[in-house]
Amino acid sequence: MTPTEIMPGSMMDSSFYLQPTIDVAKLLIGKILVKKIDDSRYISALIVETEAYLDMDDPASHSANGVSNRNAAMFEAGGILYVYKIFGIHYCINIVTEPKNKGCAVLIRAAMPLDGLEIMKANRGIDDEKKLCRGPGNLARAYGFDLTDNCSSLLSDKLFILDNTVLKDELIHRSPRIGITKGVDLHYRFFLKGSEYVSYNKKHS
DNA sequence: TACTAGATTATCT
DNA sequence: GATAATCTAGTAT
Repeated sequence: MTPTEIMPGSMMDSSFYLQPTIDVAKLLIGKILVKKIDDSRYISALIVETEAYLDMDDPASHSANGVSNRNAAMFEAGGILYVYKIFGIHYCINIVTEPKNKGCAVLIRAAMPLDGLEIMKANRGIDDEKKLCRGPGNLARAYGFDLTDNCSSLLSDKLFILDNTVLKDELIHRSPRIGITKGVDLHYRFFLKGSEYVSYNKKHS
């Protein structure tokens, strides 16, 4: 099964992204992020780890202090990409959710590569499949995302999310978010239990 | 296996 | 001028 074979009718539409952010973060586990490179090549990977960042009431969210140049994409209507650079080195990929002016997004933290392995390996400079998209910075590099992809639509034929199978609830676990200093008591991280492709795999979670 | 340090820059105060 | 939703390599255990 490749994305091009299951593409018809299974691409997520705008209503999916307008749902509550935490719901979207959970529903994204098991879905496939597809980026088209050219007419015959594309990158795809099964999402195994996400984090929800909510509106002004979430102290860890970039939107906590209102609109700025950096986070403007978060305040657009759901269904676009919010890309930012962290520590001057890595890019992080978010999917904007909920209606316009809410300021919510879901961080894509890790995925299991399905197609375009050669492209990802070249982008990352490594060969280990399990590490290609493990961690938000690595995932962005494997896909070749950068600041020019900020605000890109997920409803285009070049970039979209495919529905896959519905995962059983017990396979999706949640935990505190990683790498933040505020809002650590909120369990807004979702991941596929036992997956070798999830970041922070210190034995188990 | 576990912890620490260093890289490096856009963005916001 | 300080900070940051990270990653990797290196050293210690």
